[in-house]
Amino acid sequence: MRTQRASTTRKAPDFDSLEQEAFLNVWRTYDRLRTLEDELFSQFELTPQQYNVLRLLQTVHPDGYQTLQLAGRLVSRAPDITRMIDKLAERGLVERLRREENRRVVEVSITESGLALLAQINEPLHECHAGQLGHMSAVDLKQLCTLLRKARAPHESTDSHWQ
Amino acid sequence: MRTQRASTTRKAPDFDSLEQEAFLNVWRTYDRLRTLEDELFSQFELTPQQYNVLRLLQTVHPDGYQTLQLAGRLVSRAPDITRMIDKLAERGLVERLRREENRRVVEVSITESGLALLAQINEPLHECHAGQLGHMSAVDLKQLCTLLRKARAPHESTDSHWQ
DNA sequence: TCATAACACTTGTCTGGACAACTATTGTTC
DNA sequence: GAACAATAGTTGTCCAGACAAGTGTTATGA
Repeated sequence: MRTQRASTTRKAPDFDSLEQEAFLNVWRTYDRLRTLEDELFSQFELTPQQYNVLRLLQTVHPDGYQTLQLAGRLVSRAPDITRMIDKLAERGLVERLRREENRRVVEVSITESGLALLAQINEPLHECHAGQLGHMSAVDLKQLCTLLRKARAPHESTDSHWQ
Repeated sequence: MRTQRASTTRKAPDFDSLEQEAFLNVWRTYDRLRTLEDELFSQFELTPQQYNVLRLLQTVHPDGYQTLQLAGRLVSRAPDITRMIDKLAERGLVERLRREENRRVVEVSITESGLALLAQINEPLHECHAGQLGHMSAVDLKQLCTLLRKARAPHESTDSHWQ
């Protein structure tokens, strides 16, 4: 069972290239930080994506977003945005509206109940964020953001809201 | 529909805190870079996790890993490691061995066929990594790795192979 | 004005990941 | 040395995400 390797204190798997190492670091970091958020959101029976929908809708309340506009603003692409909204709508957290002017589009907006849930999440989430990255200095965090933006820049479409 | 907001060229969603902004940047960057890898791996009918299993097994070939040891070394935690191995074993890419000394443990090792597949993937994957992050300088990449390691450090167990 | 295309979702179906409960094997303790 | 606990996987079940095909609505062009 390759005990000699297990006994050496290797710090990380072998990498084929610096690019691969960087990507695996992004992945691993995402996974670790995500785990912390998941614990929080699951208490409110929300997925991170659902929370993001509510957060986005809050910024435009009392207006709404068209369903696909909303999908375009999420962090991960969401092909099943319809069913995600379904679930939020079933719980009364969002509302759908089909206007007579254009019956193709569906406008989604957050309800008072949804706003109340966000308010309830706000404080513990803030603590969660502090727990995730509160040990980093503001300078480090800004630099991390800058580098990450630079890393994905070629892979963002020009009209992306992630720049 | 909040057209005034849609018309302003906002670069990113509002953030509640620097910590939140950093995490969303990690998430978004992961998502963008992952998309590129997914395209590649799907050509070989592998998930990134499956590829990682093969890569890990290659480093110890011709020895193997115990099933749960393997799970501990993956990037994302994998509660269904058994079924993941099932699929790789069905395709003849890995082998399982239950030794008489301890019939509880199952040793997993990569086959010649698995090694051949890795060899086949090697070159296009290298190109993929270059496409993902080749536009970044070595200095930037190293600093990114350093910051990411620092970011998740408190969330890695001391015996984690991710340090 | 009627056919066609474009738009904006919606639905069907499948696969992978999450969590919990279960089985088989080995170690420990009185 | 039988009972219990610990170890190492395995299986059952459910839910979210991925992809493709389908539906209803509006715009366009001969």
